[in-house]
Amino acid sequence: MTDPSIDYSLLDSLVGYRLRKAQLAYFEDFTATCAEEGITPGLFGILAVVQRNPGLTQTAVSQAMGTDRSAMVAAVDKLEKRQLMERRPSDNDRRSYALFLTPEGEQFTQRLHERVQEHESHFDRVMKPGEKEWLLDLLDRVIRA
Amino acid sequence: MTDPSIDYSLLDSLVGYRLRKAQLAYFEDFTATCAEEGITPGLFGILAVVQRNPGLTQTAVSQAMGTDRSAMVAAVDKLEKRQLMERRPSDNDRRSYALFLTPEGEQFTQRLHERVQEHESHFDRVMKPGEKEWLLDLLDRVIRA
DNA sequence: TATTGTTATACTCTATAACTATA
DNA sequence: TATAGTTATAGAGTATAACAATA
Repeated sequence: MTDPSIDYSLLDSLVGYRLRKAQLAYFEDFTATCAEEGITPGLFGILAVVQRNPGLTQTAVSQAMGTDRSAMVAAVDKLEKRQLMERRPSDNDRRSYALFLTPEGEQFTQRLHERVQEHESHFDRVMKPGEKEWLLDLLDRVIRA
Repeated sequence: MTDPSIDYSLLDSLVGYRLRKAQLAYFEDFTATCAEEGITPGLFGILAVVQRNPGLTQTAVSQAMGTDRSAMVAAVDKLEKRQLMERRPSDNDRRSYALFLTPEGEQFTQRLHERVQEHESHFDRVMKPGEKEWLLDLLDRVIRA
């Protein structure tokens, strides 16, 4: 992945940059697995949030994903076209839609989630027992810092 | 940063996604610090590689950064225009340039590096003694996996 | 023939601003 | 007035293909 004859020491001294490299290594696998199912990591993120939080509005999901609500339109269009998600008119507010997974979307999301986890287990080999839980906990503290 | 009333558990069960969130948290700081100096993380990466590996060709740097060589043209143009880097004709191959930092570029890179490290130390507060070294080592193993 | 730097081009992701229909 | 979804648009970032000069 990286040229061993090149000195990266200045970048590697920054936690942020090494974190980025590790994330890219993970996402290479993740993106490939998603691509085999004809989807992107971004769309999977939306599926995953709606799966656990059915009925959210588009704006609520965009806030959860950290993107602008304008970006949700094309994303939900794609997921609807693939019949994985559907917009239902909101009961109490005729401006907004409530988002739900279709039965097919539920199945799709669950299967892809399992496949991604299988691919991720490749990285378990470089971790000692207990290290993964430690990593997840530390990353969580970093995120909330 | 994230809505506490929303269930992210499906995404959080994936190391790759939590790694991405943590990386974004780090990079928010990193990008802001770079922006104050009128630069981007991408351009800083190029400066950092050339600083430690003076004389590399554009193609070699693009490979080190994991981008296409065509993307280097505009990047080096910007750095040359700011007089932080210079293209020198290669001795043995008249097709290529050798890249070097100017004295100003050396100073700039060193100062920005120090500033980024200072900002990163904000995250040290969430780590117990020794945890940072362990994290850097684990990330390194992940990158090489 | 292959490679370096370059240009033109396109595609994705994301953000902003303005519009409409509701609230 | 403010907000939800939408549209148009623009800016990064990155990739591909083709070209001239050189190897």
